[in-house]
Amino acid sequence: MFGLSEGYREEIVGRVVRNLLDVQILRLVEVEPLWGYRIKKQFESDFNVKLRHGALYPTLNVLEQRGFLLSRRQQKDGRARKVYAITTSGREFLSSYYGVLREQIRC
Amino acid sequence: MFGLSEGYREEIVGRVVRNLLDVQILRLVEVEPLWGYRIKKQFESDFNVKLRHGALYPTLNVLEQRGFLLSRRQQKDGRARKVYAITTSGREFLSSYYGVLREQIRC
DNA sequence: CATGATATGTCCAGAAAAGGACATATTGTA
DNA sequence: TACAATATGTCCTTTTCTGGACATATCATG
Repeated sequence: MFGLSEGYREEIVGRVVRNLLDVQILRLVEVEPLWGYRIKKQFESDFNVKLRHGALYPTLNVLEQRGFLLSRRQQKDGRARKVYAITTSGREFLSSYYGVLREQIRC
Repeated sequence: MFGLSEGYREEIVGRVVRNLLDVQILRLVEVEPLWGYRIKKQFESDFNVKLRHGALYPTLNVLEQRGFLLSRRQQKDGRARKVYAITTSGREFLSSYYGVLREQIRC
């Protein structure tokens, strides 16, 4: 699946997604509006890293408080969801993140 | 110095270099063999982030224990330096890191 | 000869983060 | 009707990390 030099990949992915959890959440929500439970599931399938909901929900609140996400309550099949969408500030924050990454790999 | 979308740059740089301190050290030593004090100085000029030597030296030891760096004692003008050079494993680790970054920005 | 720069190292208290439990409610399935 | 999945939230203990101090030694400059 990965080349010879990719032996440390899992460790690095784990560290990046854990330390930059808020950024990774923004990256997912940037594609389409999502709610906590979907984010958790997608996180685990995308990165193969367990995401505690005890860490996720407080982080979502912080992202909304910072103005990077905006939530609206949604009723779907009797389920009360809190759907988050990215804001302009959120996109700017991601833009800064991608800028730093580009400097790191210089491409 | 930076565009409109770069307002969050400093925060992100700070978080990346602090959380991936070992990786950033490897990136510097990859270019040329360096000793602790030079790494500290270069760090501060490159990233504009203060690097405590109380954090640096233990990290260098861990990197050597993991086989990513190799040190040799050097005497230069009566100064006892511990010069670190990157190993093949160290380069492979960096390779994995750059791979993860490329996936993040998908380029 | 004192002060700042170079150079490397340890240690500890307080702060932050992680892991996991506690808590609740609905829906679908066996 | 019990159990798994969906869905969101809090709380507490343990572990990890951060900032800063303690410690030592040489060299250059005023």
